[in-house]
Amino acid sequence: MTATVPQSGGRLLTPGEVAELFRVDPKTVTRWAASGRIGSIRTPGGHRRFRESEVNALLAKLTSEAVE
Amino acid sequence: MTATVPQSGGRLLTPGEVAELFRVDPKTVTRWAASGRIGSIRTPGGHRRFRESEVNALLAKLTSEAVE
DNA sequence: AGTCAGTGGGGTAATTAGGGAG
DNA sequence: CCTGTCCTAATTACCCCACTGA
Repeated sequence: MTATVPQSGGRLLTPGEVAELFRVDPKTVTRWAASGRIGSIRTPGGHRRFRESEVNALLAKLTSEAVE
Repeated sequence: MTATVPQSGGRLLTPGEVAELFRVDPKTVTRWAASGRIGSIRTPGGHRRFRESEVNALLAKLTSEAVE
């Protein structure tokens, strides 16, 4: 239930994690972030982190299941 | 809890891989997805990814029909 | 202190999407 | 009705090296 957890509840995923979810290359996930297709958070060092909830929602939205 | 977990563990296949599995042209696989004959997941860029389990099931179904 | 996997950035090749015609 | 091939444009994958994160 959307406990309105600002960020403490939103787990952060690495580019590699997101890449495996979409079956793409980690670099591709980076391009999505650079293109603004997916929100990203940068670490002080410059590495990107993605919200599991956002990735999950995006994955669900782009998923079309065939009715069997 | 936590909404729906799309599919954790379901590997995704590229159009080319599915095409080789069925021994058809990748374009044909695309048509199957467009016709709703097979479920598909789209990347933010528009490329399709197919579930290995679904492809496998469809492949098995066709195989059983071939016995007749 | 150091190692090691992963990531970022740039550039190039391969794959894919879409429509059209056979 | 379904499939394989043509085209162009867009997206994705793999190469390099330097840096971050644990």
